[in-house]
Amino acid sequence: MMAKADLLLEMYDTMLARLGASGWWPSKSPFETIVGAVLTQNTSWSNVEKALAVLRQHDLLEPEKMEAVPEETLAEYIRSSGYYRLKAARLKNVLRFFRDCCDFDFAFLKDRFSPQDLRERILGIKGVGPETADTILLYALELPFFVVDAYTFRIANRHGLIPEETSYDELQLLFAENLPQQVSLFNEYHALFVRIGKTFCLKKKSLCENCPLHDFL
DNA sequence: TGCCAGGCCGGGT
DNA sequence: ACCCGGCATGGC
Repeated sequence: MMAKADLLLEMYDTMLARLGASGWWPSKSPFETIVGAVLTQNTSWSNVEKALAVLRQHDLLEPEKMEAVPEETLAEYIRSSGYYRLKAARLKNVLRFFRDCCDFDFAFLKDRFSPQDLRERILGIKGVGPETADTILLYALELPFFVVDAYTFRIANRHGLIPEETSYDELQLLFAENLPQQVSLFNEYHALFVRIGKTFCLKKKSLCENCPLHDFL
């Protein structure tokens, strides 16, 4: 049996060869990445894009400006992304956190806190769980935290890497322990998993035969 | 039409 | 420590 590190790198190479580089996260600024991370919770990206477009029309993709908008108004703007009242409250929580700890100076955060400390603090925001936190850390703050999502779990499970009952932290540890700790690698790896998942594993059922990862089964 | 999408929280066992 | 209902829109 192949070492896990070799298997993970080979899966990566296979996906990259088939799909090409992703250029993620699809946003123009760290703050927009953070907003997108919250809005895409259990929601298709196409619905999130509509909400981001409305926010952009109202010039709210800057933290100081979004901060000034009432929560109910914000909720209406992001309606298309679903769970919109909930997510408006979550965005307000996120804004309050970053206002309080760095006045929206995201670069300053990395000097002030260790990576693990920062992760714990972000996880303390109500409405931000492990996936959203790691998305913020990796794609907005450029720290090497591997993002685990539903696709990551399904793919890893069906390729015999992990049992059903594996937790988020355990699966994240699998990648952390078996890959070089590079932001660029973690970035592209997660992006490829999502794109593979969308394209080839559309339903929860099984991987289709055209999936580039099929040979790893 | 019903199921699904790049989760998370709070209450109940 | 799990398990589950709630949260909501838009696409296929």
